[in-house]
Amino acid sequence: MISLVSTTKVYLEIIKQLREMITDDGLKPGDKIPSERELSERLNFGRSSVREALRALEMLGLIETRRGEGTFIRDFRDHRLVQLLSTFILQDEKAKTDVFETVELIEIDGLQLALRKMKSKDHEELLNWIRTVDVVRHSDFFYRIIRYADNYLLFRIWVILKEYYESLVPEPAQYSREDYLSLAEALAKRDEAKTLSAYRQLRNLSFK
Amino acid sequence: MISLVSTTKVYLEIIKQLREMITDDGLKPGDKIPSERELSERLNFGRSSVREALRALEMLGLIETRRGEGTFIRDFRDHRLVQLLSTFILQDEKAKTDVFETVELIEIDGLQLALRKMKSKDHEELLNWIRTVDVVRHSDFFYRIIRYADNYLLFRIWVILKEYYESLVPEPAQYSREDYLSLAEALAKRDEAKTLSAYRQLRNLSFK
DNA sequence: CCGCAATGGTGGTCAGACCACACATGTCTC
DNA sequence: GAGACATGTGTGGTCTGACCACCATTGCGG
Repeated sequence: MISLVSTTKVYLEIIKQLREMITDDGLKPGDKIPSERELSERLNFGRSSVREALRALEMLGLIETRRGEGTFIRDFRDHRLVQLLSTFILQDEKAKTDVFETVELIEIDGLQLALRKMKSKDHEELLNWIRTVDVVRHSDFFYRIIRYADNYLLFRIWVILKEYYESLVPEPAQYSREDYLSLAEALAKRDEAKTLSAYRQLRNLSFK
Repeated sequence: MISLVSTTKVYLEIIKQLREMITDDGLKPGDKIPSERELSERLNFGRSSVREALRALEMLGLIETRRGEGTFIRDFRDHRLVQLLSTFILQDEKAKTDVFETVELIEIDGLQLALRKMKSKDHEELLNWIRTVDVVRHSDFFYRIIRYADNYLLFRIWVILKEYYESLVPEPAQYSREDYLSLAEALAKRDEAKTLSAYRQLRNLSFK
């Protein structure tokens, strides 16, 4: 007897077809996708299976459902993903040190990229921001840095790790305006050694 | 009239209670959680709602369901992280260059950590492996490096990026045994500059 | 023209049914 | 007695149909 049952779970199959449907129809963030009942009919799966697929996508922040209106594609560039995870991960002590360590590595990576990619206009902008802003928040600073680094993937990774990080420490990191200023100046000079040492001073890193 | 309907969606409420249940009972990765039917009864929600909650958690990689057996807590350190995000992002040409760039950064990060953390025993083992193995596959080599770096989170990120990387290039990266050997030797000498230059030569990187 | 009730479409939830699978148990055969 | 087989039970997997809650639109009456 021929197996009519695909080995993959139905809800994953639905997600797959839904994705094809989205690309085929050229749907973009904000657009509405077909209703649950219509998907159920078009794809030949039960509505409950369709809903399971939608819940999975919703949890990932890829879609948004509004009762009485419909289901919409979200701008997945700002999905959360980790908020949930962080509450789970807290227990493992080793995981924490991994998070700290990795955040610092990624930030250094961002600095390295920024070092190569920042234009003088960017440097002016950054310095100006540091000088005029009320208080230099660490996450705001690196938000800018990694933007300048012009690598969206690295940016995403950093944001995710940052969320972990902030869920692990009681209060957000806070260093002095002077530290950020010297960091930004080292960047403007395109001086790698100075940049790294400025970062280390900021973080009070002991290693090399 | 008193609103009996919680404003939050039921499946989120179920996730919340499930989480409490897990911490209260001290369940750990690998442990089995109550069956769908039991959860449905204990929490007073329909089974389909329970299933929607489980699908959401499964999509995040927090649980694993096995037909006929039950639902189990996963080692959340294996969670997807960037996985889904990138499958959507891949279409973008800019995203590809981001992947390449980021993989290289992460590999350098791994090297830096390994530089600080590897024991002499590790160095022996690595050198021996390079000398005796049939062919030095790039992913195998860095698999080891990032293991030595002893940062599970970084390791997970690397594995994910590597998968994308390999899905973007026709054939896996392949460099000469000598290149890996000089890289390993530089590591053994704990010489940072030599290590980085060896990596750059391997990758034929133009930048500093 | 405005305001409002009716209507239809949408997601949200539930109950029940049946299937597919894994495992433990019991039973039969040799 | 030991091994092979059958069976039962519990589990996740899926579908159906029903009903509720909410939203937007329509169209009617003022």
